[in-house]
Amino acid sequence: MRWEDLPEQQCSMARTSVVLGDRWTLVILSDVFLGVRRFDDFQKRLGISRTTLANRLKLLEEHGVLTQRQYQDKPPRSEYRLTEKGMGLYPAIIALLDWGDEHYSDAAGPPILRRHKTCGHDFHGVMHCSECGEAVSPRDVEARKRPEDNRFPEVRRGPFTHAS
Amino acid sequence: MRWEDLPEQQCSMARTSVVLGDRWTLVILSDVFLGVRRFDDFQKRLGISRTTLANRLKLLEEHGVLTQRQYQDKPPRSEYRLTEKGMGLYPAIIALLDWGDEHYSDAAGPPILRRHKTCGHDFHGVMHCSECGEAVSPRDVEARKRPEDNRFPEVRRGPFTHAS
DNA sequence: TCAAGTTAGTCCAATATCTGGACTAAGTCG
DNA sequence: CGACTTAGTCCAGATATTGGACTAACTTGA
Repeated sequence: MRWEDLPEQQCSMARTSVVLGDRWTLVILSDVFLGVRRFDDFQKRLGISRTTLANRLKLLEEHGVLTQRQYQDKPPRSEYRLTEKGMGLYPAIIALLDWGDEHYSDAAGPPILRRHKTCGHDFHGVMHCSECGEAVSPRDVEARKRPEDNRFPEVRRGPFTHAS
Repeated sequence: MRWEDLPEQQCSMARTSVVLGDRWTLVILSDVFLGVRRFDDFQKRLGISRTTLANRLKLLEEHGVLTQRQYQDKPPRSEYRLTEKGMGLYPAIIALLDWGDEHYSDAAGPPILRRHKTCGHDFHGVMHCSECGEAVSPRDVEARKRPEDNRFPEVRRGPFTHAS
């Protein structure tokens, strides 16, 4: 299957991956959430090639995650900002950063700390259930296909368990 | 900068992206969390090329996200399971799936529903602060570099705001 | 006033990666 | 015995990514 055919799949991760599942997109986005907005700043911070950066930013704009807005007229210069849809990716970004912090920090700890201004503490994210408010563990979740939908091949085995 | 040099960056997203920032890895992982474990099942469900699938699974194994375990002797056949480190990615997977559900569902709603067995309801994830327990919004978070660490170029502008 | 920035890109040729399809290997099934 | 299953590998062609040079339209400093 071609990469471009993925969005036709009946699967939210396939559709999400078309936007984010790319070598640079997650790093770019995590910089956006740190306040980076300009082409050259992304390029200097990430060391990404200019061609690829331009392509990535265009893709994110086409998918409504970023918008370009002009910040000066002469010469026209614009910067990239998150849309509301883009802001919706914050939980995912936090979850990925936390995972990186946990598994790839050196002795001095995570390179960047995040403080929850509301309570004043450095924190990490905990995923809770929207319905009962409790923290969610993968073992407490049961996935099922939407009724009357049979487009996906069956999975042969039961719910996952992890390797012991 | 080469892709392989990314992990040397002083940034958790860079390190995380080396494992996950790939066209197929997120989709593979989301299948793993649905209980898919075998090479041919991944291949049939995703339509990914066998070469790329083998490479991705090897990468995930090398990074300690999956382990291979033999489930029969003759002929030797093994399956892929999540390690504890891999299980740690569940919040990120949930966040990404929820985002896909929200922005790319068709009229019939999300293709796959997730039920929280503890409370019995279909749910989506809400990211909470580990310290005060409240839900976290991007506007309530302040990022700062770890003290005595100055390896990253400065960001010129203040904390982000989104496009109005 | 003129050379040296600044900023957001584009263009290019070399390299790296991904693709589908055929193939291997070691069995089991009928 | 021939067909099937399962987990890969191998290949050559198509696609994507790379760094570096380049453009265009200004602003800044000497």
